[in-house]
Amino acid sequence: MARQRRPTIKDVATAAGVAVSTVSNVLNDHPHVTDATRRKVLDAVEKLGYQASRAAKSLPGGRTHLIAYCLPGDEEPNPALDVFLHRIVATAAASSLEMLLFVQQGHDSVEPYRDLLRRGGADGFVLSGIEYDDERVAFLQDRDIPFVCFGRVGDPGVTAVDVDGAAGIAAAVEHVAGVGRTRFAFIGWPDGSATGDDRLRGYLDGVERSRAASVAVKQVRNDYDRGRKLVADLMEDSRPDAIVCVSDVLALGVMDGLRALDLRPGADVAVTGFDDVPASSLTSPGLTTLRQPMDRIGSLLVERLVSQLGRTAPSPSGPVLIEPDLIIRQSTRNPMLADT
Amino acid sequence: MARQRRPTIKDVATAAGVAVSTVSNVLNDHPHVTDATRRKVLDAVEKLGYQASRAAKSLPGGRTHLIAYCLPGDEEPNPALDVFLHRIVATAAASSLEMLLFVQQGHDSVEPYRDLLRRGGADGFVLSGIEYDDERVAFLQDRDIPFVCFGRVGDPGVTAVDVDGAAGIAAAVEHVAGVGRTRFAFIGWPDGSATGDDRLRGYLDGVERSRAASVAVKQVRNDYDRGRKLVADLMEDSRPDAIVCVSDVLALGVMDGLRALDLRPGADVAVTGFDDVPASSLTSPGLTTLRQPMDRIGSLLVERLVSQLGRTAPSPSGPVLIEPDLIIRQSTRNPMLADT
DNA sequence: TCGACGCCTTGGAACGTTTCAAGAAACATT
DNA sequence: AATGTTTCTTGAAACGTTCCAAGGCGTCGA
Repeated sequence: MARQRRPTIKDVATAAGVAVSTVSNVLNDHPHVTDATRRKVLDAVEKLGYQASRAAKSLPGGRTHLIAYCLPGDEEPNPALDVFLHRIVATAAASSLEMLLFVQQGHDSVEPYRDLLRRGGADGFVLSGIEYDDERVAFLQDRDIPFVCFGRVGDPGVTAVDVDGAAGIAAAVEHVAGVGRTRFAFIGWPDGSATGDDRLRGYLDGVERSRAASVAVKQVRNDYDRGRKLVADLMEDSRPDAIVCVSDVLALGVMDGLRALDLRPGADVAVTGFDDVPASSLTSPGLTTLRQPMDRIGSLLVERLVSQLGRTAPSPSGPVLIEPDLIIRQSTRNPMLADT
Repeated sequence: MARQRRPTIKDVATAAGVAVSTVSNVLNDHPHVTDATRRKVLDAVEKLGYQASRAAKSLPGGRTHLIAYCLPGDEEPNPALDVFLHRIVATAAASSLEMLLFVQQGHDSVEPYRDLLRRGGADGFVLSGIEYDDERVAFLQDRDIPFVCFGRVGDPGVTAVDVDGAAGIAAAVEHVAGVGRTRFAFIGWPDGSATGDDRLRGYLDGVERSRAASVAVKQVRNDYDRGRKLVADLMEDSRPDAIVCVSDVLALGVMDGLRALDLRPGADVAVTGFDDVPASSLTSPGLTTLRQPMDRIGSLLVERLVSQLGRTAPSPSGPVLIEPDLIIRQSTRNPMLADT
């Protein structure tokens, strides 16, 4: 029952009748290895069920072959996390990197990183949920540790990928204007969040570009009920025929609020959201929204991190903006066309 | 700009004026260390910002101090993943374990595990999405590698935690019967999934216990549209006044289907789901459903895995069933009471 | 005063890899 | 045939810990 000792590279070498270094060469695809030798070694590996020890592997070079991601606190559910992580891990695997997950335990955003480094670290980090003057960025820069950000960072020397929320919202506004809406309202988050500010900018741009009118801008916490309750006042004060929301959660609340006033979302008032949470397609009318291509973002982030790890040059990075996909559903259908 | 060499235990020893082994003793809380020595060493650690190398640490003992979890393929979105992972990582951290994430790349469910082991392995695994005769279970048992399962496993020697779907659904049925419904229908998944079969069993139990009638059982793929389209026939053929669904996705589809027939979910026909996906609270009427306590499940799994790792006895494990929480919303309100 | 026994500290081997300089073998060129 | 060159293989050091046996130095008892 006792688990027997794992075979080491030495056992493989003995079994294959070659030197330890030769086995290492084969396993790491070094040049100058005969096919015959390679075969002998691989056969032995197969036969013994050899598994390299990660520890021994990283010891000489000081590289852990690990990248790390800190799970955001769970106050806000994040349904897109699975796709994001999946893509990150898959992309990392292509470069023989594995992914370590850690969490923020206390309130200090830097502490988990400090802690992980103390425990043995990782070769690089993927950061998300970046805010203005994010402390983690300075911390990692100080220590000269490679990292990439999902979110906007002021410093152009930092590798960052972000969703072009402004462009997305602007596109949504133009689409809604295109189906005949003219009186727009925006429901956003309070000032001070990088993402929220960006999306508000996009709304204003979009309204201007489509020569429509913005009759109201509200800023509230990201909460279904806030959205729902806000609608009554909004309709009474400003009578918009299109409500553009900074998030799906708010938009879904707004739709519910409209129904409570006996207004039909889509038919009477157009509504848009942002994120394409699952609920947006599991409701009727379906919510027109913007989907962040988390898969593309994930691979892009890791690819850039990997190129930073192959520490040759300081790697010319700079921020990349990715346009979200506009998902058109019935909440912005053309009211002039027949009902479905 | 070049990152400077990290201080090693040797540097600490020199700085503190003691031997390397003494530093190790202090850091690992060995007995027989003077307070004076301990202080000297800790001061040096502090001053140098010493961080132990994970690799060097695991080398002698052969333990990686890592547990691993394989992300399920992303064909089915999994909104609860964030809570689950968060809890797993946090619980593992309490035992100085870190968590490695990997993914299933191809169609073979065992291959990713084999691959991870080859790459350096982990001390233990957390498995989810267990099916009947899961290949991974046999694979890991063969190799005598510690693991725990989220899901039901036939072999009672395997440590497993699962949600008692049957009890959950039965509770939902009884609750619905309690508000005056008598003609039940069940919408489940096709036979052959451990989870689906379990929930169907619970439905039948619940109906029997509440002396209600089951007028129909349908089995379809887990798909919003399936649920929606199925309703017309179901209402025509069997006229249920309560529809119990195996999942929220189907239940949301059913609610939409009812509306299309000008029936009001909650008022005319009660509807229940399973999972408490975010959409269930972001719709109106809110969907009565069962929530899997992912946080409790996560910690339980890891605690048991940890106790297996402290390899003393074969650790008497056995399966644990956790009852899901019944979340009551307006989709099962009492039709006799006044509308809200 | 001497010896035995504790407690604390220490040197050094071991862990399983990578890496690099150097050796051996095969081949090409004269 | 001798020399140079290239291709393939090897031995051994190094990586940063832990762990164990042994050493030093007090203290206590006789």
